[in-house]
Amino acid sequence: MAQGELKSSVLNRKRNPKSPVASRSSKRQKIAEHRKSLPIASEEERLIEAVQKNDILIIVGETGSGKTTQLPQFLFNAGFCREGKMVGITQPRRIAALTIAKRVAEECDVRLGQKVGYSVRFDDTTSSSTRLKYMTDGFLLREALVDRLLSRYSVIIIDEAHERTVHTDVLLALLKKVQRERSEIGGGVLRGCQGRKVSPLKLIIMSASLDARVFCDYYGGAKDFRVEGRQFDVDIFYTVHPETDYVDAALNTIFQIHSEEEEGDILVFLTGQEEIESVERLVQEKLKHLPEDERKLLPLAIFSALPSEQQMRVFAPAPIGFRKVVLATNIAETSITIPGIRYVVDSGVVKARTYDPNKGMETLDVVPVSKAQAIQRSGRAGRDGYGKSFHLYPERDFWKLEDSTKPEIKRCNLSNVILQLKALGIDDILGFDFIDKPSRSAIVKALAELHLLGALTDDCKLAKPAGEQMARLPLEPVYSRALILANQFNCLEEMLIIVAMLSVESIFYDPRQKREEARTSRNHFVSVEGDHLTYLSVYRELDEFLEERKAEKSEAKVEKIMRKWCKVNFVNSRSLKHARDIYRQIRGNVEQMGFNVSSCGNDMLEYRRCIAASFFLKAAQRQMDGTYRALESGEIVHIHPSSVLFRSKPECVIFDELMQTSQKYINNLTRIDPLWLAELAPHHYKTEE
DNA sequence: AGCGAGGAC
Repeated sequence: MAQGELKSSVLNRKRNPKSPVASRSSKRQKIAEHRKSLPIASEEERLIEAVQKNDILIIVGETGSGKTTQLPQFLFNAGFCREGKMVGITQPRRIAALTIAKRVAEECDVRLGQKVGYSVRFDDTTSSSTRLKYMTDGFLLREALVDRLLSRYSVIIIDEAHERTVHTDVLLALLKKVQRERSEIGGGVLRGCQGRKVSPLKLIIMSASLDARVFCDYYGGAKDFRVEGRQFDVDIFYTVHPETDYVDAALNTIFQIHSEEEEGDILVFLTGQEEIESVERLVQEKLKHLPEDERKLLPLAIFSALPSEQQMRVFAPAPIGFRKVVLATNIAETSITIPGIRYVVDSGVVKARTYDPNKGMETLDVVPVSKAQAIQRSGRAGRDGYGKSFHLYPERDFWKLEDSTKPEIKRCNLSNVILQLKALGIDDILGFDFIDKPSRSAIVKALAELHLLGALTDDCKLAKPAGEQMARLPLEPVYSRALILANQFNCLEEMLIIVAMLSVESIFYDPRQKREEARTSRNHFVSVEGDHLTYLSVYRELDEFLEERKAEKSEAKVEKIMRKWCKVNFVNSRSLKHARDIYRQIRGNVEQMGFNVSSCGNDMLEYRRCIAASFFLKAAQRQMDGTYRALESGEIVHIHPSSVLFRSKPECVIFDELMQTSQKYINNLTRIDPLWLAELAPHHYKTEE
C-alpha cells in the first residue's frame, strides 16, 4: 500500500524538476490531498471520541481505509503523546513496519526517527523524540520483558490482528493483563520501569476480518468501530465442476485469460517451489505450440527460498506487448504486493504446517484455503484497477471452506511462547487467558520439554539463571540451551555460528536445472560429520574471504563482494546475511551475560559431543533396513535428501528437524557415537544402557 | 534413491 505510493511520488519529483521550495510545497499539497481523500479522514472526530470513551476499541476496516497511517496521527493531534508518551503500532511483518513508518514520517514532514520511527530486529530508527512508533509485534513482546507494564505507551495499536500470528495472540492476552494492572495502579501512586509515572493504557485492535465478534467477545463486549475500505471491484469466477487436477486447470485458465482478456498481469497462487517450477516449464512448453503473435506471455516464479535477484524480477514491468504471469506461493497473499496484477488464479489450496506435540513432529500438508484466504487472494487483483479472480473450484465448495485459518498458536510448538510467558511472570499457563487456547497436551508437552532443557524447575518455575538466560536470547529454547552448554564445553564460538545458521532457512540454493552443478561446486564445504559442521565451514569460509578483502571499507562494497561469493558457491546470500546478523546479535547477548566466547579450534570431537549433549532429545538410530528410529518418539524416519549425510547413513545421528512431507524426514544432522547419549544426558537416557 | 508454505525476536 504505502510502498507503491512512495515510489510514484519519487517518480513525479524527477519528472517535474522545480525549485526545491516549489517542489516541496507541491509535495506537501499532494500529501494533504491524499490524506483528505482517505475514507477514514472524515471519521477523525468520531474516532478520537470513541478512543476517549473506550479503553478497548476494535477497529474493522478493509484494505485502503487509511487506518494504519492516519489513526496514529489523529491520536498525536488529540494529545495522546503528551508528557513524552508514545503511541505504539504493531505489525506482523518487518517490511510493513518499515514502509508505513517511512510513509507517515513523510506525511508529517519529519525526518524518520524524530516524531515518527520504527523498531524491528537489527534495525531501530527511534530516538527520544519518537512519539509514533511502528514495530513488529515480536519487538513489542521483547520490550515487555524489560518493562512489563509497557509504561512508555499511552496507546497500543495491534494492526492486522485477524492474521492471528503467535506473536499477535500472545500480545492480545498480555495487553489485556497489562491494561488491567495499569488501571489498578491508577493515579500514578506506583511507578513503573525507570520511575515513570504509570497511567491507564488505551488498547486498539485493528482487523480486516469481517468478523470482529471474536475480538469484541474476548475483551468483554468491547466496542467495534467500522471504517470503510477502498479497493477496486474484483469480479469473482468459479468453475462449474470440481477439478481433479488444479495444476492442469491453472494452466488452462492462464492461457484462456491470455487469449481472451484485456491486458494486465496474472497472479497464480500455487503451493510450493517444485510445483511452481514445474508450472513455469509447462507454460514455456505450451507457448512453443502457439502462433508467434500469441507467445507474448512471460512466466515468473516467486517463493521465499528464491534468491533476491530473481524475486526482484516479478516487480519489473513486462516487456512491451508482453503479459506477466507470476507463479507464487502465499508469499504474494500478504508479504509482497506486485504492481500491475489484474487477474488472479486461485488453486484453492495452500501448504500449511501443523505440529503434533506427542510425536514432536511437524507436518507440511497441502490443505484447502479458508474463505478469508480465498477473499484475500482475490483482492490482489484489485490493487491498481478493477480486476477478475478465477477460483479453480465450484462456488458451492467455497461455501464449505473454513471461515478463517486456524490461529497459529494452535498449530505450533509452544516451548518458546511458554518460556516467554514464564519470563513475563505468568506462571499459570494452563489457566492463562488466551483468545484461542492451545490444547492441554500441547502445553503440558512444552512444559515438559522446557523442564528437560533445564529452563524450568521441578515445580515449573523459571530456573535461575539458566531459564532467565534462555528467555533473554532471541532463539528457540533448545538453541539457547546449546549455547549455555557450549560455554561449558569451550566451543561457544562454534555453537554461536551453528545456531545462527540453523535459525535461518534455505542456506543452500538448489535450482532444479543446476542441481548437480550446485552440489559439486560446494563439495569443499561438506563435512563427513554432517550438516552442522558443513554450515560452520560455509560461514567461516565467507568470513575468511571477507577478512582478506578488509581493505574495502564501505558496507555496500562488502555486501557486493559477499553476494558474488554466495552466487559462485550456490549459497543464498539473503539467508547468509541474516545468519551473520543473528550471530552478531546473540554473540552480544551472551557476552552481556558474562560468557567468555571461547573456541575449540579444530577439536571437532568435543564440538560433536556438545551437539549430542544439547540436542539429546533429537537423536535417531539406524535400523537393519536402513531407515532410522527417532529415539524420543519412536517414529520411523528417513534422512532428507538435502542432508550431506543422505548417502552415508551413519549409525546414530542428532537431527535438528523432524518434518513430515512426502515422508517423515529428519534434516540438518550430525553423526554421533550412540554411547554419548547415556553419558551426556544420563537423566534422560540412563535406562537405555 | 530423491526434496520444505509464510512470518518473527
